[in-house]
Amino acid sequence: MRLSLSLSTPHSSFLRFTTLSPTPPMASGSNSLVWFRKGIRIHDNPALEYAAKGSSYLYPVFVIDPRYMEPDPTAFSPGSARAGVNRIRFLLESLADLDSSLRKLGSRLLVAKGEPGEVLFRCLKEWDIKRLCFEYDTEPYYQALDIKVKNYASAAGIEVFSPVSHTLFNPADIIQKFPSLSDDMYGSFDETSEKNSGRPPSSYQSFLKIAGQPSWASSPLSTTVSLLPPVGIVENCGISNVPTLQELGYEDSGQDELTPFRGGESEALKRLRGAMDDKEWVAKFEKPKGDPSAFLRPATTVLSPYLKDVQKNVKSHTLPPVSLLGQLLWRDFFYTAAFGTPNFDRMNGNRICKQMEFLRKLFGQTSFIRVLLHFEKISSTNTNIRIEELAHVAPCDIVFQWNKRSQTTKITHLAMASWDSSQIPWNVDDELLAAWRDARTGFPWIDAIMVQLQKWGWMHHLARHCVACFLTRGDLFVHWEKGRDVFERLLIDSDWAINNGNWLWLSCSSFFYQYNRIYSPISFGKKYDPNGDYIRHFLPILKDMPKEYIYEPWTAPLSIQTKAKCIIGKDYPKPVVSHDTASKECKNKLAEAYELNKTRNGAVNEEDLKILRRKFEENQSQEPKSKRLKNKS
DNA sequence: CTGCCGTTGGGATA
DNA sequence: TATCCCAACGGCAG
Repeated sequence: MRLSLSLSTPHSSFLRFTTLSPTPPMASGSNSLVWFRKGIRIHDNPALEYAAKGSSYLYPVFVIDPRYMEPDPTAFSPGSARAGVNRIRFLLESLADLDSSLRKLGSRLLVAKGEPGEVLFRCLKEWDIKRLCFEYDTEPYYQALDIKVKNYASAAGIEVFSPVSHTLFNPADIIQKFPSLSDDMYGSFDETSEKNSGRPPSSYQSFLKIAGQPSWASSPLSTTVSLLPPVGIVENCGISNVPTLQELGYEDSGQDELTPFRGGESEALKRLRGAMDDKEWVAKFEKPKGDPSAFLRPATTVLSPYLKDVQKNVKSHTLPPVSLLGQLLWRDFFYTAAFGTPNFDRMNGNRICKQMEFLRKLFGQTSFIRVLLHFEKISSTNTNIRIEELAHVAPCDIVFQWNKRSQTTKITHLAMASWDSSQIPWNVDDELLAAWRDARTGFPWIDAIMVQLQKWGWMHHLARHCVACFLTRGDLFVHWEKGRDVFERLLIDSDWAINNGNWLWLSCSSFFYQYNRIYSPISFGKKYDPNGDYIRHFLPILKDMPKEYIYEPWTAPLSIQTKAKCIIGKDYPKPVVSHDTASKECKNKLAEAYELNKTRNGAVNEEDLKILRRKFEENQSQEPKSKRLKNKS
């Protein structure tokens, strides 16, 4: 049984589910359009099924949206402004596969190009469409777009069917069920919505409690369409076949190693069946135990119906959160959080995200600029000023610390006095970001993962954790939004809700807060792959480095470096930071930011401020000096 | 308010 | 490989 959305209410987030009537009324001779977006598949696709039912002509459409697909030569890697070429290739392969599946059913895929709303309006009109079907989408971009489309359709008297079929649950449903604690504390979720007291669960456990057993666990497998109505006459809408990369204006990148993953439903089903046949593997699956350096382990794309049977038939299986079923529920967890959180993909205006900006507004770049000068008091009137390290100059307030015993004054903090409030709070160092992005941090484990991302568009989950932690709270303290953008562009399995959710998680901005647990860019990979085979594969420049040094090649004696034909600082970069000192700095910064977030929305009074300052001064004066190793060869 | 727990930390020890 | 300690967060149940 499938669920359909009633479209009578304007508040899409809280639409009620209604059961689909088995034989929908349909005037004979009417045309339907099914609009493909995320779910590029023919199986388990209620929008397609409904569109096919009783229609004399069916138009299956995919719109190539310039927002995602327009070539952008100024981007840091080949592709459009938002999507790398791997992602675009993957999408085109998926479309080609869909087209081939549709053709087997007597139909074909119609590819149009342009702003999706405008394209659709034209098609609906030109082809005299009476019924429009597309999968419901919770992403803000589609939420806004779909409202426009639905409004147009209802004004034109077109029936719209937009089922929730991308997730196991309807996120709005979960949010409604979740008890609201105190609306005053958090503000209402959406002011335009009348009865909207619910907020998404903030922990996985509380999510599970609400979600319970997914309904599909007891429902039969979805039927597959065996024949589709023909495509009618296609005119005036710029329809083409599925284009190639070249036809879209992308040049042959000439990359030496392409992603081994092919796009398309057929490939996904093949991979799924292969995995599901191994019942032992499914039952014993434990997420954290995977080996992030085992790069030939396939990424499994999972469709729910197949999982169900295996889950039932094997007695001792693992449980959520680490089980395979648990992974699907995690997906829904992030979808729910993303749907129920305004500005989920930003720090500013995101109520579940730690606001590091208060740190900056009050203290400036405390950790990175501190101990610039030494003041030595010679007499009551004269002072010696010695510059020790001058990293940055900006208009600032100076915080002194007087040491009685040594009779010296030390500058411990520089608080930006004229700091722009729109300034982003995390590090805005583009050089550090570029080093991370372009795989030249000098940490082979990190760089190898980033090369795999560039080439394959996929890395192991824990490998993603390592590089995300390293970029943000672990070492470089670069804003998680910057890393999010890079992942979104390069990952072929990139997904708005899950990607943003995980960056919030890994940066300790939301969901997860144990900021002292930092992945070591040296020892974490070593634990799984002591020989460094993974590094040797993706960073061939290091292939002859002895395993004793391959995770820390800068510690290798010059003779070893020479023998390995890899001089550090010349053939491969020195580390951009010292992990030991940088990670301590990061912990301090997080501690400060958390402390400031505790006080009501950053409304700190002057007394609190003094206490906090003293606290951090004591804490930081014991810490080692900030170190940014220069990486000039 | 307290104590327990949290999909995946590091390091030492046995 | 398993267990303990480190240090010490927020969410949640009692």
